[in-house]
Amino acid sequence: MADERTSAGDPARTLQLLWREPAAVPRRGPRQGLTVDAVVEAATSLADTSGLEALTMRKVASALGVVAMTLYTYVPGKAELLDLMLDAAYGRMSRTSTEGRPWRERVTAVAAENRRLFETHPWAASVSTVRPLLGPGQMGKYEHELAALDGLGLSDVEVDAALTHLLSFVQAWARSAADSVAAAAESSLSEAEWWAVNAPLLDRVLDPAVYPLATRVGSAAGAEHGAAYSPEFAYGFGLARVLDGLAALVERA
Amino acid sequence: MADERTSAGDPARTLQLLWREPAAVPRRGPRQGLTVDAVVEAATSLADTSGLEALTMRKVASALGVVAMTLYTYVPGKAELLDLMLDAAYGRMSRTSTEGRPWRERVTAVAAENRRLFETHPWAASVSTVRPLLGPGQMGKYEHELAALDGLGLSDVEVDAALTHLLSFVQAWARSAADSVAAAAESSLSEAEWWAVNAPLLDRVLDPAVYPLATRVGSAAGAEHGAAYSPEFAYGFGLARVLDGLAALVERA
DNA sequence: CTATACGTTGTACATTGTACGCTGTAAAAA
DNA sequence: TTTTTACAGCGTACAATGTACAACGTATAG
Repeated sequence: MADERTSAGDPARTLQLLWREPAAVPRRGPRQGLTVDAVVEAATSLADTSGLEALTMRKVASALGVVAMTLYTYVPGKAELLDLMLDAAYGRMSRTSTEGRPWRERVTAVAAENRRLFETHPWAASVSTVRPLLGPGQMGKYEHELAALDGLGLSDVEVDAALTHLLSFVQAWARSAADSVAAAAESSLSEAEWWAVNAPLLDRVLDPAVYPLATRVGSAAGAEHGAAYSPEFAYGFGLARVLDGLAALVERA
Repeated sequence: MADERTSAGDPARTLQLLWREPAAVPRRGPRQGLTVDAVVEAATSLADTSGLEALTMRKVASALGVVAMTLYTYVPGKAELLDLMLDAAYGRMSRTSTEGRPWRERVTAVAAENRRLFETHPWAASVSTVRPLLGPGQMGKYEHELAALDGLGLSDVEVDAALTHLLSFVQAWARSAADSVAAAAESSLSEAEWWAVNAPLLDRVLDPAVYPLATRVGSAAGAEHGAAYSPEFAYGFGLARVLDGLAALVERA
């Protein structure tokens, strides 16, 4: 799964689209038969059910009963469409207030909301977002999530870094989880079958004398999870580490 | 940047390739003019200099003075080539022994070695690796890295999870850093120019009354780093959090 | 009623991974 | 030595993708 890049074109245009700025109402010619929202929605539901790699302009268009090029009157290109999809998904996230609750609980809730986002929209995990979108969805999300870290005595810069760290953990987890599902789905071999097929070679090559720790720890972990990687376990373990890591910062403040 | 998936084909064949098993020496016909290593090396240096998205079979072949289809006598396909590139890169990583040093120092060294991998081979950050490669490079890396967490009183399962957590942090950081560089490079607008262009709209739309925390914290972070995201700062902050998170686990053990 | 701006569409192109079949070579079989 | 044959390398081909471009038709402004 390759990361999709977003937003190559005119950034001002993208911002207008994100905030649904009217953008100079056309005074002549035929009316548009669709809306940006309809395009974003169709693209999102296609990506939800078939994954990012199945998201093509032709398929989105076809779901809307038009032809690929028609979409280009609504969005400047595929990259911007991804931006809009992501910001819309952010906007739809649940934002349960945890005001007054202990900070660990608040942070856990933020993580859960983001986990839920990636479970609902697995494609969202592989869209990169270093240059923040600055759309209404993103801003609402950011505002809500900052509240969970407010009042802990951290500086603004620390709060931002802490949130980035937390979100980065959840996103990395989501990518791994999605990959794990994808790998299982496409290989047609079950985990057990795979090991059976490759046991002869591996026995010869994975010498416990050469790799004592690796063979011991690897098989212990494999036995525990029934697979090389268990998303559920990794989430619990990782979130606990993130919370403990933030605790050290909070207690120092 | 879309994640690249790896290894769709026959897994046994891939394993043989990873371990450079002779795979039944051909007894008739012309000798091969290249080697798997040469192909992997050419592909790696292409990806190093031009990025994963520029890595095409035609370009790799051309760098070797052959035609695209020739590569398919050496590797089953592009996915497997990526596997081989990654395992080879793992194999080349420096493995400084930190035996006897305090565990934080050992873990910091592992993180630094991985960071260095992603700086040398930015493409490596976007290759997904949930189903472990089980090649010689990967195994050597795993064995080495487990040693950093050995003897802390953690269970094998905890050690594996802790390492996964650490590596996941470094990889997520590397992806963000790579995206950050890519975004800056391709947008042609500097961070400052971008803000200048979009200030009018943003002033209207990012109302501090609606987003009090977001505007305050966002601009504080932006001012501190001179950008929305600072890879260097994020690495230091994140690694400190990871270490503190692991410390809680270690102290409990 | 005419002219113009603009939504929609068909066609087209460059780029990708890789399937398939041809050609020539070098070792095994005669 | 001659014949056979497996296999390396190559040329061609195809389906899929994002999107540029120009033709077409429509609805409003004059």
